[in-house]
Amino acid sequence: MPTGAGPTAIDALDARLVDLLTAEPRIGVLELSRRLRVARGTVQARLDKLQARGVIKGFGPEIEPAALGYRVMAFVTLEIRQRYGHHAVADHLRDIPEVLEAHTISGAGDLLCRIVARSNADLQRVLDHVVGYDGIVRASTFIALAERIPLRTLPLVQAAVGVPLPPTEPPADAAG
Amino acid sequence: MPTGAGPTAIDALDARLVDLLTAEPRIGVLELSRRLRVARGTVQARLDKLQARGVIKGFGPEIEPAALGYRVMAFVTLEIRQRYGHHAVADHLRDIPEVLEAHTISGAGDLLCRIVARSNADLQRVLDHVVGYDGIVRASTFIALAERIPLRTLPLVQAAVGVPLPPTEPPADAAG
DNA sequence: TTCGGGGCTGGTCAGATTGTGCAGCGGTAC
DNA sequence: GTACCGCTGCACAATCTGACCAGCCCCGAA
Repeated sequence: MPTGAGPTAIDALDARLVDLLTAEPRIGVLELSRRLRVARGTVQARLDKLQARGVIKGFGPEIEPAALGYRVMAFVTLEIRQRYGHHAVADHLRDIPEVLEAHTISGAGDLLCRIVARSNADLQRVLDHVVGYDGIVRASTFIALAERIPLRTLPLVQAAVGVPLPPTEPPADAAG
Repeated sequence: MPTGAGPTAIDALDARLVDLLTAEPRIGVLELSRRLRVARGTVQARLDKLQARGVIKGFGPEIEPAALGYRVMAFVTLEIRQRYGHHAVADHLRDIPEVLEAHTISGAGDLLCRIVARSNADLQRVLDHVVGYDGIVRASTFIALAERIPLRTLPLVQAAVGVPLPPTEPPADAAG
């Protein structure tokens, strides 16, 4: 990188790389370099760095719960008994396969999680399972009726081009 | 598949395949077949079908917003003016790169979306942008303080092994 | 019981890709 | 001016891929 002033998150080439890779995930490094009009080594190096920096977490297969029969999705806010702590509750949630993710949040409710179920009836079963833990006081469920914007990050990637990284808590390396 | 009774979502081999692929995304079909102890053609066929059925949506690179400098994540519920309709609001949200996803939901609030920002101060900017649309009456923000369970689907995949697909709305094929 | 279909195996083939190493070039920092 | 870093273009051997094949086994149907 140029200087220690402040490494930018990503540059235009990185963005194009991610962009292309998102559009056609199965395309290889060689093809990538051809389309991007850069040397193959460059693509490989960029990719390695992107992964090393954690910008690209991985290339795991994206599973569609609906295709597995889990056609109902819902968001649930959980109010927990402070005594128990978020950690214990999270452990409980982790044991439920239908809980896809969970976050501690500010404001009303203490935990927000995303769950799926096979049907509305099945949702009840899942919810029973979720709240069937002493540390949880109350649960509010919001059923997802329609997916207006599917999970995406591409626009963000493009917006981040050239923008310097905030020096909040990068690994001890940008020091001297 | 056995009969027309009800195709199961996935079987054990499919699950192992997804499992292994998630653990090591860069591994090829050949290596996959070696580890799974099945013929290469089998792996290729399974993979093709999994993708054809939509179980595997793709292999796109997973981007970590935090690594791009977007260290703050929040969930926002939006109450919208019915006149405008969810569609129009969704269009508005789609134009904001920091909006990672959005769903129409039941219950209080009409839309739930996930947004990211560079900092708390930046979050304000993003929120201003989000609510800066006539169709939105009110927004309630929940900042994600900690990620207790990162987005996952593997447990779900394993739970779905052998379970028959509900005949809700599959393509006209299970008829006879 | 026999037939038909589907899935899996194990093998082959040519073609393409990958990982790796190299030297040269140009821009920037010191 | 010198050193460092990133990109280019090229080469090589090794590997993997997509495609195809015949054979075997199991299950459901007739």
